[in-house]
Amino acid sequence: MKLSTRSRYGLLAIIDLAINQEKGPVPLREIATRQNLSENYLEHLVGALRRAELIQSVRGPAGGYYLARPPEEISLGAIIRVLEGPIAPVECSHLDEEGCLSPEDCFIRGFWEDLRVEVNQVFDARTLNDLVQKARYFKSISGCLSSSKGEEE
Amino acid sequence: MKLSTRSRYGLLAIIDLAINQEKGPVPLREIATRQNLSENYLEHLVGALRRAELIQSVRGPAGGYYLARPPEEISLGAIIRVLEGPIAPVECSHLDEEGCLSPEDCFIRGFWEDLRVEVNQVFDARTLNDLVQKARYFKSISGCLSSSKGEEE
DNA sequence: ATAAAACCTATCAAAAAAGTCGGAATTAAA
DNA sequence: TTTAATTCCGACTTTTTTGATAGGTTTTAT
Repeated sequence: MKLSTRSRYGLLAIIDLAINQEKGPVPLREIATRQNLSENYLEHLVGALRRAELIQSVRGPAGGYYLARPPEEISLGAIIRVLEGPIAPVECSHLDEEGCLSPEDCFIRGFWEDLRVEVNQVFDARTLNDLVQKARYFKSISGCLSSSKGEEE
Repeated sequence: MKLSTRSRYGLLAIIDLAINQEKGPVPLREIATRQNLSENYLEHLVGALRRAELIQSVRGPAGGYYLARPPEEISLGAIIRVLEGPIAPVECSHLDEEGCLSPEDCFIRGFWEDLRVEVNQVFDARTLNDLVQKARYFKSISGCLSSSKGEEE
């Protein structure tokens, strides 16, 4: 029931993006350098965020990424679901009929479904903007989330 | 952000236990047979539940397992945390100072901590008794959760 | 004694996650 | 119109976690 590094890295990246996009699209290289993450690996995560239309890209020189919507319209839940897959306690609760022999007779299905909804609400109640606000409060968004020593400067 | 089969199997086992313990300690063999799970594998899960003092055991012939407390005093959260590890979005939110270079300067720490608390509340708001009540409503607790075809009857 | 059970630990296999790599497509600018 | 900066794609490898098995040891009612 933990989030993987995909979420940690991906979230770091999108926060970095939100903070640095004022001067135009932010190249992945810069994000990777600032956050001390593997650019190659970030590529996959950012690709997923783009396909989910949370961010957009500009190709070619001076290209990079930017948010597809203002940060207050991007929920934490939306980001995490992209990076981590559906937030679901057990698989069957987000499946349709298949994979469950008799949905109506499965006493546990509704139970999980309720749980899933509530957990998602917890995540959806927060937005990227909340994170950006907190991040601005500090000099650097390195630290707990990244593995860097955060001592640049 | 999914639960593993540890949770599914372990939960099945403890529900089975809650339902069948009236006639004395329930041997693992019976649970494994009823739920169509590997007895060897269940051993590990049940061992963890015992060490966490959610269930207790009687050794020797006619031995088996029984709940350490009434089912309404065993929260879903407690069970899941035993089987799955702490319900935590990122590792640092349940660690002490170590692993986090500067807790006070880590802008994201409090954020995750709040999230963790809320997610745990969702799980802790449900008890084993809720599950048992639902299960009694049906003939068998096989079905979605187990991989058996649930056609024994 | 015997046998039924919990209990323990090592090992293995399979799956998922994490990370790397080489190159193709795009495009601004020299 | 070449160059170089960038996104984009997909195959691959490595590492970690999960799921599962197996053999042996206690414990204890009968």
